[in-house]
Amino acid sequence: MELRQLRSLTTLVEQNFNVSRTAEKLNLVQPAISQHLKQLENELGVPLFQRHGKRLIGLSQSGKEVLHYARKILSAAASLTAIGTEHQQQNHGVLRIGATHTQARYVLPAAIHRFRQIYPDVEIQLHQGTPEQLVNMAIKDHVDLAICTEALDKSAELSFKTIYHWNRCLIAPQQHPILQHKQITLKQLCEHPLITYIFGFTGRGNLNQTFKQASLQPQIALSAADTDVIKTYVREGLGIGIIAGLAFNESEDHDLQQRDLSHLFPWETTKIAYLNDKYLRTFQRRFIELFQQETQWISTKNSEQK
Amino acid sequence: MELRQLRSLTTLVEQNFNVSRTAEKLNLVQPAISQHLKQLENELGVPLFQRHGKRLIGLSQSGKEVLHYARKILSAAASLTAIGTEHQQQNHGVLRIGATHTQARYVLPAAIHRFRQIYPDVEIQLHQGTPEQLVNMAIKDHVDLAICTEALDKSAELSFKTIYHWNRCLIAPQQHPILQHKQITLKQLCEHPLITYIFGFTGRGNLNQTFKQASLQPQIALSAADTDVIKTYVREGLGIGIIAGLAFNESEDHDLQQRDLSHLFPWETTKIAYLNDKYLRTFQRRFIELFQQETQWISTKNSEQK
DNA sequence: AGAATTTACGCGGTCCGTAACCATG
DNA sequence: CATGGTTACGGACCGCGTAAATTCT
Repeated sequence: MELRQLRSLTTLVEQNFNVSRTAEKLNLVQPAISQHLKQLENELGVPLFQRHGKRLIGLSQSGKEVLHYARKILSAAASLTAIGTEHQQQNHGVLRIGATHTQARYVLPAAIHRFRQIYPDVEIQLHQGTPEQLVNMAIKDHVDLAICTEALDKSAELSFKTIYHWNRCLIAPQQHPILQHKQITLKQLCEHPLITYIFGFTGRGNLNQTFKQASLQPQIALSAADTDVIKTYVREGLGIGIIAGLAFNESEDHDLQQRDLSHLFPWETTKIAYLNDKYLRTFQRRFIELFQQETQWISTKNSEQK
Repeated sequence: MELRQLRSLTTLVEQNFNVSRTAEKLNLVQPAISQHLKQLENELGVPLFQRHGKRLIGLSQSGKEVLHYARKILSAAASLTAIGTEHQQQNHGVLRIGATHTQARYVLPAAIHRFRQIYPDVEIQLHQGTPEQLVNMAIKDHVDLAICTEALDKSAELSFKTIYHWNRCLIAPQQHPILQHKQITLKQLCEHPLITYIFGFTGRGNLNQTFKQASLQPQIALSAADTDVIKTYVREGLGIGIIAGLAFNESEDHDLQQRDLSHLFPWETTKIAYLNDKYLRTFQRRFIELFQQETQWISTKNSEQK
């Protein structure tokens, strides 16, 4: 059994069982990959693939099991090389962060700013995507750290660290009638067209849940993937917005009014995820610490009633 | 990076940094191993060893980290080949069990008997040792499953399944004065010389703890690693014995009397341990199930007051 | 002096690339 | 017929074994 055979297997799966593209990706030629796969199958003595003639179209049952361990092996191998570069170039390398728009725009800047001061030679890559995509990026090791609230606990292949807790606030144009109330209720929210996150994003699941449990039917006028889009439509008068409290920015959003909603909805926990047993370089661990420090204000903001 | 390099590293450590013996163990010649290690060091760019001239005497700090991941890789690689043999020889193979004497003598027989009926072609190896040795066997993958009560939770590299709960009983020769009492107390136990397990074995830790908390000083006349030795000396009149309740056998031990002591000491939990993420073949998983079934009587025996 | 490790060198195996040959849709 | 995969073959590389040189106890 050779590492390159396993590498061929895993990239083959990532390339949807297209052997030619797998070869390209690995800087090899087609026959080499075919040979790897054949050797692996022979040595293990198990058919790994579902075939249609010569074409590979999927994994067999044992193929899936094999893939699981192959991923483990390659991930650990990557950790080994990481230990190497860690020693050769202490404060030098790449930090690949996966985050949603809201994280990248409202939460990460402070931590990244401090991080850059400490590690000016680390290249920071900010990969954006839906929470589901982020989980996949982390599992496939396309990012080192994935930050988000939803969907992260689904995978047993990831480890987590808790970063901060947050809740929602309401935003509305100046002098909107709903702003007359000090303490807003769920029922009042249902009297106006709402603008909030689409499902799968930023706590939308628990938001739906809360209305459902109260047997209330909110009018969702529009749902969007990120806070800036929501704000835009709130400004245009399409409705009132429900966004993450941390995404309201006093100085930028002086044309909007906000009201805390943490008495209505459950608190959400934002975590940082990375592949199980992944070797984290010093600056990666350091980033997690910084991120926790720089987001403490979120957990404490408006959270007296927590 | 090549698997054989990692294999050389891990066996080198197991062979106390003796390169020649490592070579023998791997059916290679010395220079081959030296080359593996040098290549690994060069590729990672990290010194892996502490050296005294040409001799290797230990791992460097990063060497330890590297070893950790190397073990992971090789363990996963072993799982891969196990998937292979599982498919080629379904009910055929080796089941390596690590157990203490007491387990092997009093608990395992029933499960092993049933197992043999179902899988006559599986070779069963019973490796005995102290709990600490068993943990090491499991971690180094010298046994597939390790059974014992103590020391198992120490290692984060092992996974556990709970099998049964047990407590102690007193054994004494016929007509020993202590047998007059129906419900024996700690204080009464201290009035006689005791014979029980040595430290590290079969719940000896919690036994000591219990006397200490009661500020009592038992007279331990003799302590032994296994139950049969204890019984022997009890028969000779050296003192009264405290053994695991499951190790009293009505038919064999008719010359001894027993009294339940589960009201005095904490219940112990016996678990089965295996290397994290180890691929368990069908018959291995099946053995765990059988073992749980065949030991249910222990958890319920005398446990009405539990 | 003997045990253990490194260096030097050559053979054999094998990995991959080229090229020609099949299969699928 | 075009895209994708297998078979066939040769060159380059490299891993391992033998043997001599070196270093540690």
